[in-house]
Amino acid sequence: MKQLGSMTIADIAKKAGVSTATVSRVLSESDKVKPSTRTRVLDIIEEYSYIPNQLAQGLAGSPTKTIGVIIDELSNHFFIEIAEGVDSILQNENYSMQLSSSRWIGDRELRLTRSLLSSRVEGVLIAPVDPDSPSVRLLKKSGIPFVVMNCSVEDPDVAYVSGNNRRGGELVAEFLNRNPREQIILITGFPHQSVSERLSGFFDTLDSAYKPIHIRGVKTFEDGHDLVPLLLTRNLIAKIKTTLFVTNDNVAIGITDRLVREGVAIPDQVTIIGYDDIRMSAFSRVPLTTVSQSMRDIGRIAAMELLDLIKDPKKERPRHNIEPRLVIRESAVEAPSR
Amino acid sequence: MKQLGSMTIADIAKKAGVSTATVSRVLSESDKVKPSTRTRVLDIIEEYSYIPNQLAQGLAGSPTKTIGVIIDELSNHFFIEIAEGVDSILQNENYSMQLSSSRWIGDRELRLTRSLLSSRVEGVLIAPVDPDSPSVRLLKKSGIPFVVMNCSVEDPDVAYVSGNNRRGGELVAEFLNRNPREQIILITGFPHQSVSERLSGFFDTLDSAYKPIHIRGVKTFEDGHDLVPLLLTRNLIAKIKTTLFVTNDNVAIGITDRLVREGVAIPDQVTIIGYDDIRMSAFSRVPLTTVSQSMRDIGRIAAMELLDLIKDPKKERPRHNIEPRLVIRESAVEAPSR
DNA sequence: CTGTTAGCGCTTTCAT
DNA sequence: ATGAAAGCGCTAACAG
Repeated sequence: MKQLGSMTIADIAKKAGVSTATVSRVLSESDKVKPSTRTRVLDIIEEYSYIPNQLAQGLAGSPTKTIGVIIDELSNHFFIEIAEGVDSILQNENYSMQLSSSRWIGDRELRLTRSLLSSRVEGVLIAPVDPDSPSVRLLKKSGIPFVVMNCSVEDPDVAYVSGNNRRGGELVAEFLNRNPREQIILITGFPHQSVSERLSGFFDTLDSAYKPIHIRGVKTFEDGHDLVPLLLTRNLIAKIKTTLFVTNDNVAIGITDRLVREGVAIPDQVTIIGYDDIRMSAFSRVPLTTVSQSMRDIGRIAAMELLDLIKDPKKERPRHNIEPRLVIRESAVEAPSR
Repeated sequence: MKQLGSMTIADIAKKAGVSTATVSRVLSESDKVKPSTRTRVLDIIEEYSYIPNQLAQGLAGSPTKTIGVIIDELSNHFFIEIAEGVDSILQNENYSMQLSSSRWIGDRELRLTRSLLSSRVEGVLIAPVDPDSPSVRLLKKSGIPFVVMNCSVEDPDVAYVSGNNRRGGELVAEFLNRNPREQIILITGFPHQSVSERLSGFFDTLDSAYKPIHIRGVKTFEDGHDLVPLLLTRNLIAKIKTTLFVTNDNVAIGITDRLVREGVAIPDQVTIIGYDDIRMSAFSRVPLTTVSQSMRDIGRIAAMELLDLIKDPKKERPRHNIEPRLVIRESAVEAPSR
C-alpha cells in the first residue's frame, strides 16, 4: 500500500473502477453521481484514508476555505482575544484560520502578507503596525477581500473594525476632571495609531491645568514592573498623589503588581487607569479600572464582515468604531471627596 | 496591467524576454543565472509586484516551509505560551507557522490535522486532546514528521515534549505533607493525560491520612469564580483550614479572585496551589504558588526537535520530560508553624 | 547560463 | 451519470 499522503485521486479512481472526474465529483459533494458509485468511491477513500491534496485543489481552482489573520503579538492578551473572536465566527462557516504574528515589525508583517497572498487565502484580517503600512497597500492592490482591525483607515475603500480610541481617551480625561489629582503620568508603549488617538481625545478633554508627564516605550508586563522604581524616585509618586494612565492593560498590570510590592497604596496614593480590559484585568493584583472595548467583538465583527466581503466583493466597505466604556474597579475609584 | 495575484511566472518571463525556467531560477536564488539577466528579471518582478503562487510551488515540489501547530485552546495562556516558544524558533529558521485550536474537541482536532496534511505542511506540532487520539494515529500513518506536546506517548516511535507531570504532583504532595491542613480539595478541568499523571503522582506521595475531595470539570477563570460559593457553603472552606490544589492556573486565578472578594484570608484560611505557572500567575490577586514548567521551553524544544526531524526523518524520536519545580508565592507559603 | 518540456494532483468543460 | 483531456502556476530534469 502506498504511503498515506502520496495517494492520489487517480489511485482511488483506478481502484474504484471510475474516472478521476467522478472521484472529484464525489469529493465536492456534487450530487451528479449515482448513489451506488458514490458509496463505492467513498468506501475506497475510507479504506485507504485518502486525503485530497489541498494545494492541487487550490491550484485547480476550488476555493481554499482559509483566511489569513495577522496580529501584532502572540503574547499580548489583547490580540489573542481578537483572534478568539475571529476563530469563533470562522468555525461555524467552516473556514480555517491561519494565524501569525508580526511582532510589531513592519517588514515581517509585509512578508506574512505576501505569504498569505501567495498561498491564496480567500481573505485576510490584519491588525497592522500602521494603518498606512506597505502590507495594507499591498492588500489593497491585490484585490483580495480584507479588513483591518484595531486601526481606522482614512481610505473609504478599506474596511476596518476598531475601537473608538478618541472616545476612550475622553472617558479617561472626564474621569480625571471629576476626580482631580496632583499629578498625572501617561505611560505608553509602541507608538501606534490607536494610542495617538487615545491621547488626542485625552488631551482635548483634560482640564488644561494638568501638565501630564509622558513616558514612552513601556511595552510589556516586565517593562511595567521595571518602571516602578523610576516612578518612585524620579516622579515621587509615593509623595505626590498621582494618577497613572497606562494605555495598555498588560503594562498596567505589571506596574500595579510592583506598586503593591513596594507598599504603595492603591488607589489612595496612586491611582491606575488602563486600557483594553483584557480578561485578566478583573483578576489582577488590584482589579484594574480600565477602558473596555470588547476585543472579542472586534474579532467577531471583523470576521463576519470579511466573510460577507468574500461572498460579495463589490459590497461597500464596512467601517466600525466600537464604543468603549470606562469600567471602574479598584485601581481608581469615583471619589466624591472634593 | 494584470490584477496583482493573477500574474504568473510566464508573464514575467515574457516581459523579461526569458524562459519561465530562468524566472524560476532567480526566484529560488539559484546562482546559476547571469547577474545581468537576474537583475533584469528582478526588476520586472518588482515593477509588477509579482508574488509567486505558493500552491503551485508546493505542488511542483518545492518545500512549503510551513509547519502546522495544533493547540487545545486559544484562550488559555498555557497554550499561547507554548505557541510563542514555537514561533520564536521557527522565525529564525524562516519557517512559518499555521496555528489553530481544537477547542478540546477530538473531531475538530482530526479535521485540523487532515487539513494540515492536505496542505502539505512539512511537519506538525500537536498538543492532542488525548495521547492516543485518532489525529496522532493519523499523523503517524502519514509518515510526516511531528512531535506531540504536553503529552507523553507510550509508542517509542513518536516524539514528544511534555512536563514531568507525575513529578509535579509529587511536589505538591510533598509540600502538603510538610505543611498539613485540615482539608484538601482537588479541582480539575478537562480530563487529560497530563492531569491524571499529576494526580497519580500526587496521591502516591500524599500522606494517607488525607482524604481529598475531588471536583471536576472546572475549566475557565469564570468556572473558578463561580465555584467559590459552593466551596463556601458545601465544603465550609471558611471554617475548615483548606488547601485547594487546582491543576490549572487559569482556574486557580479565578478562584483566588473570588475568594478575596468574599473576604476569605489567603493563605491563612485557604491555601491555593496551582499548576503551570503561566505568566499571569505572578501578578494575580494573590500571587500564586504553583508548579512551574516552562511552556515556552516546551514550545521551543518541540519546534527544534521537529526541525531536526524534518532535516533527518530517520533520526530517533526524541522524548523529553521537562522537570517541574514548585514556585512558592503568596497563595501558599512554607509554614514552619507546627 | 538558458530554454524545452514533462509533470505535480486536482477541477472542469465538453462529449458521450 | 460518467469519461477524456485541457489546464491551474510552478519546478526540475534534460538539452544545448
